[in-house]
Amino acid sequence: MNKKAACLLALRERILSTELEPGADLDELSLCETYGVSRTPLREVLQRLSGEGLIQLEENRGAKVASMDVRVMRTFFQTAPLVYANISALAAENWAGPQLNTLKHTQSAFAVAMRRGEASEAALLNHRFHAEIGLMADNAYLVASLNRLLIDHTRMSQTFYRPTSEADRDRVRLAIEQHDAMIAAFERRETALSMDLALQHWDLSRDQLERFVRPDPLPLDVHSLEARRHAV
Amino acid sequence: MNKKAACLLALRERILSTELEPGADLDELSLCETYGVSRTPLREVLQRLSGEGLIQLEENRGAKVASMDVRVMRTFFQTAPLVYANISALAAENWAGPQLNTLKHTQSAFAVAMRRGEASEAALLNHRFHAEIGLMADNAYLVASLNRLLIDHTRMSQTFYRPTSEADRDRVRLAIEQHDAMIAAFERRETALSMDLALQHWDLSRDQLERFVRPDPLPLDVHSLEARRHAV
DNA sequence: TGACGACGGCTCGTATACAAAGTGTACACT
DNA sequence: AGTGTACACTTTGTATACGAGCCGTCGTCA
Repeated sequence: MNKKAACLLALRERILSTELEPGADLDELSLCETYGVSRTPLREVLQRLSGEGLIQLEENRGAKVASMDVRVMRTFFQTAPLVYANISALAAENWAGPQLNTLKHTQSAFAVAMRRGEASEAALLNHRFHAEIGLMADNAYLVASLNRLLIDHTRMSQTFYRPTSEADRDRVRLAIEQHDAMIAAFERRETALSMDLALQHWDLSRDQLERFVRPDPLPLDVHSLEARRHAV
Repeated sequence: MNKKAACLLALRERILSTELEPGADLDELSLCETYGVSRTPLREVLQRLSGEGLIQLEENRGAKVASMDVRVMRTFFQTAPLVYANISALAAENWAGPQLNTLKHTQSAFAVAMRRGEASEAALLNHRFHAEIGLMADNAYLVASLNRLLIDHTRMSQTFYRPTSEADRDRVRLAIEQHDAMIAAFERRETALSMDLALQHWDLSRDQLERFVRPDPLPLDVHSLEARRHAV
């Protein structure tokens, strides 16, 4: 039992951190060996992952890590703000019990990981942060969308957590501040503000993701290269 | 293989038609017998159904049909218009190939079933109609929400397809007309209109569902009972 | 030389047998 | 008589063995 749960967790993380790249083939036997379970429970794990949208199962063809082609990216950018904004507003309205403290905990762990430069750890904690907001929203329907979005968001933003320039580092700092602002808004149950902060957070993230999808063109000549260096 | 798929389909339908009631316990062995598969593939089917939100699996406790308590109903009414409206608009924008014809086909099958008074068949075809609109929308993220909504929508609206009064029958006719209008709007790629029609369709459905959740109070005396008869 | 077909290896799918966990009942002890 | 414990039974979880379906390669025939 325990081994099966561990296997599920581990595979989820490996997929989200793109250690297992989108489209990669998964071999049942080698996974069995890795996690010390037999094929029956492993296959059940794969079914679960498939249900969560992390992998795709094909009849008699085994499992592949869910791909991220350009067509789904379009719908990603189209859909994310709608869902994030509404989830955030609902979270402010509906959070209960210890959820807010859990969120604060995740946030500080995230900030620590970021400061230490533990990139994939930071990405996973950011994922968890937003997944926890989903739980706070207490809306099983929208959460289904949110979780799908978060899968691709986390995978795309892997580079985000390896800032290379000072401007990148500023963006990361801003992201952390925005998380704090969201927590404060939730605490005061400020629905409208929570929605607005989610949209601001999305704007930042979108810029970053677009930079990833469509990186800056290579410098045309030495002059522009110099200019870029100073700009940074 | 075929038997497994048949089992999946059959269980889906039985849950959606509330033949298997929300909260009902599912026994692996009797299901195995019913569908002539052994436990291994059956358990994989259960995992799938769990992933789709149709059943809930508990560790060492077996499977239950997903419940429909009053708390999720609240979020249902809160969320449905947002998702339905956006899915409808996206469907108008993005449908491709033979999808519209498939939809027309489902719609006529639905109308036929309705006319013949085949209630649960009608409910399932209505489900399929809206699921197909989901596919047309071509947005994996929102479709995740849509499918969750449709599960509960279909289960709640079982009574809807057994109209008892003339007013009920009018509502059913209107629903069918709205479907036709939606098809026409999709065909012309009228995004805004499609969204509006979805909202109208939702309004009708919501009235019906509220009638189900909160039925008219029983008549207080013989007089008011008479009055009701004439009103119908 | 190219194309078609058969064979072999490999991976996936299913069944069955066994182990573990949970549940209910009966009996004994307080 | 009530409570607690132990045992048996039911149900779930796991491993393994076997059968089925792909895929690639090698050989043969045109």
